[in-house]
Amino acid sequence: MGLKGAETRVRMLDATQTLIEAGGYHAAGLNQVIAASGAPRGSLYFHFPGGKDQLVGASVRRAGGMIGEALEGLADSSASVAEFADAVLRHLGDRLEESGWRKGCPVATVALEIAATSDPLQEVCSEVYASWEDALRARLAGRPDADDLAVVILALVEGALLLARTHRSREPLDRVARRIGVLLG
Amino acid sequence: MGLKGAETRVRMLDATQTLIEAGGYHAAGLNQVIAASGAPRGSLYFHFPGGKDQLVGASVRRAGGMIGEALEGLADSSASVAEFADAVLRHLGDRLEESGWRKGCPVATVALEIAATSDPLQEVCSEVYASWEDALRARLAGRPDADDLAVVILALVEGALLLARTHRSREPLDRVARRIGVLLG
DNA sequence: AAAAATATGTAGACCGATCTATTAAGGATG
DNA sequence: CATCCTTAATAGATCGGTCTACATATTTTT
Repeated sequence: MGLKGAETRVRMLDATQTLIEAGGYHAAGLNQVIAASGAPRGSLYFHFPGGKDQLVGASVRRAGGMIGEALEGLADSSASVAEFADAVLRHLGDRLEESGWRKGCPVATVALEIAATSDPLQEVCSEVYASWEDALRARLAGRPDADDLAVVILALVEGALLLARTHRSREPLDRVARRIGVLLG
Repeated sequence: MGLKGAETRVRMLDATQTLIEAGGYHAAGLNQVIAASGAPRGSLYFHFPGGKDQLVGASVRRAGGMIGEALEGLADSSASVAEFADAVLRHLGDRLEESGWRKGCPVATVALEIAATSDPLQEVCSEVYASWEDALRARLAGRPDADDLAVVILALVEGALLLARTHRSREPLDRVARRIGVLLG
């Protein structure tokens, strides 16, 4: 893959990512992806011969990886698990509010939309969540209830993000941040 | 409104509700609503002159009310808050699994899809969530942290539902049920 | 009580817009 | 030359929405 090809590919993934995060699978119309990335229609099918599902799948996977890396970064700069959880919630809250309540979880919307229809995409979403669970579990190593806690923390964060986005307020994130310490003992 | 009119109206709402829950706003195509409800196109715009948004709005509101009632019922037959939370999670897990991982939360998908685009629908979703928070808060009356806890519990349940639906497993719901007692003291 | 008038729904053809996907050809680059 | 990539026209399906004609109740009028 040449330089130019790689660049347009990335531009397409970026555009798709933004559109998906704001409104899910159906909001990421190929026309809009093309318009936002500046590339013509045919190029899309050159880079993603599998069509829209391949594009969305790659996009969700990439977004998942990015968030995962951010998670690791926050974890490394936190002294305790409670501090880490607090940093995550604050980070996600900033991101959400700064984007005008557009950028929540890049996986959730697609996951809920296609859970009943597209098996390949469902699997991608499942894998991304599993990778985040793994990252959390690693940070909880040593605790006897690490397996449960990792899932509970992820559920709490995802739920708070959903509520915050729906209410257009970071209040749910703040409330969760205030109470999550209880869970961690 | 005559009897027959009310019946088709309900059939349309039922069809919309099912489609929305399985795949959100865009999955509830008017053609499918028409096909599933057996009513012709014209009837839809007679009962919902506001078009799709009005139909979806009414559907989400109705679904929210139904879940709210189920919540009250479970609350009344539970001795403690912890027992109540457990019953809710088990009830939602049954519902989700029995439906072939189709019936999760009837609000979440729409909320995430249109949060950035449709103000009226966003408001409907926000109101439904607020009503559930109220119901939970009423059950927590007396506790000093009731306001926080209601939101935290709702976030936990919504997040667990999202993960369960994505993984096609009730494991996340079970894990949350196992740990939610810690939150409640 | 019969007939006329009005509301209440039903029915489906039709419209323009938009969607994903395909195609065939040409330009750039090694 | 050959491979990588771009370009744009186009196809065919589906989308939400509008329209007019028709049937069925419900009232009003006589």
